Order: sequence, then C-alpha cells, then structure tokens
Amino acid sequence: MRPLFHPAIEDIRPDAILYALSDPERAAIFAWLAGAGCGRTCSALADLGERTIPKSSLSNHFKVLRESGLIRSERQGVEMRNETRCAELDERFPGLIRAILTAYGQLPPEMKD
Amino acid sequence: MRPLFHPAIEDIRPDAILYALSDPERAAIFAWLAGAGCGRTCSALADLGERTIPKSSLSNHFKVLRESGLIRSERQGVEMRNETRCAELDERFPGLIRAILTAYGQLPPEMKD
DNA sequence: TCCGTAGTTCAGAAATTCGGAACTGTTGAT
DNA sequence: ATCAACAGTTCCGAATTTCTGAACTACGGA
Repeated sequence: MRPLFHPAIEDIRPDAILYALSDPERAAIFAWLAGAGCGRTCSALADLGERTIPKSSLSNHFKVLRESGLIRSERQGVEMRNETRCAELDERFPGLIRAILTAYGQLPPEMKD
Repeated sequence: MRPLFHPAIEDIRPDAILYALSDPERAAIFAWLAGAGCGRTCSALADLGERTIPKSSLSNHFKVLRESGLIRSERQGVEMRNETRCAELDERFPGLIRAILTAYGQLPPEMKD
C-alpha cells in the first residue's frame, strides 16, 4: 500500500477544497468527521446517507478529502483513523469551512462557538 | 436559442455553488463579475487569465455559473449582460461567497465592507 | 499458519468535460 | 431587403474523469 499523502497546509488549494466538498456525499462524510471528537474510521459509515456506499467509493472519497487537505488519516492497526484539519484550515482560509458546512445545514454543534 | 434558466433563490444548492467555483477559471470569472459595478459581457474576458479561453468553453462557464444560481444573465441586443447574485446568495448562505472569494485571494474591494 | 476484518488498488464501463466547427439571433450598412 | 459582422450557443467527437465490483494487501488474533 502506498504511503498516504497529506499536503502541507501552505500547499492546500481552495479549488481542491471546493471540489472535494461539492459532492454531497463527501460533504456529509466531512461534516460527520467534524462532529466527532475523536478520529473515526471509514467503515463506520457504510450507510451514512440513504444508500449504501460501496467501499471502493468510500475509500476514494477519503482519498479525495485527504489529498485536498481537508482531513488527516492515520493507520491504527487494521483500521484507519480520520480527523479533520479544521483548525489549520480556518487559519489559512478564514470562515470557509464553517460557511460551507452551514450552507449544507451540517455545521456540528461543537463548531457553533 | 433556448431561454436562459435561472434557479429561484430557494432552489439554489450549495453543492452546485461549490462545484461551479471549484474551477479556478470560473471562480476568476465570478470574482471579476463581482468586482464590476455594472453587468459585464462574455467576450470582454476572452483572455482573463494567461491562456485564451475558447468561446464555447466560455459560454459553458457562464452557463454553469448561471444554472448554479451564482449569476444572472440577460440578453441586451447582441450581447449578454451578466451580474452576480451576491446579495441574495449572502442571505441564503451567509458568508459563503465572501469566504470563497477570500480563499482565492480575489475578494473585490467593494465587498470588503 | 490460517482466518477475518479494514481498507486499497485495478480495470473496464459509464458519465462528464473540452473545444472546434457550424449555427442562431441581433445590429448596422448598403 | 439583403448582406456582413458580431456575440454567443449548440452540436458532437475526443479525451478525461468518475464509479464500482473484484482482486489484492496489511494487520491482528486464534
């Protein structure tokens, strides 16, 4: 398995973020991660929405989120822990993530500070 | 020519907006419109960036912006006047447009109020 | 070692995007 | 009225991207 790629904060591009979150399924995954205190695994959301997302698609969604800089993934034993990079992102792109989650009606309670 | 379609403000979807603006070329066009007091035409920016955009692509960019609800277009004689729907959009999705333009480093001076 | 689980990679089908060429609709000139 | 020029749209084939089932890899436990 190839090592996971995470862009440095300064290499994160706004177009990549918008693209990643322009898919409602990915946006829902991201919102769900943002609402989780601790890192969450991939398989935990096989059916976050109405349909069951195939696992190869799920894996790809996580890859897109990771490589756009939205999340950080780390292998832990047999599974993968994922967490958002919200704090870093908000410094680099002030207000962006919050406005997007709000637009989707998915701003998690923790972020309403 | 088919009549131009503009979604009602309540039908505008956040995923469509993010998708439309996830293309840097489209985002640049939108920012340029947002920075214009009056409506602007399509041909006026044949070479907004470094490369010359083919006119069929340009036409398509405007269509994507229009149908996602970001701009309003109106035929005026032989040309087309385009203007952003920023005010409406900001009511529906507070802070979104501004955060996106800021992320791209293209927030026009008029919007820095 | 062998099995089960979590997730990745591969590959072909389907869908989307891109852009040149032809077309439409409007204005102004002859 | 006819013609030409112009702004923009539509069409359509090529290239690219997305989707997902199937095969595969990696790790942990028995």
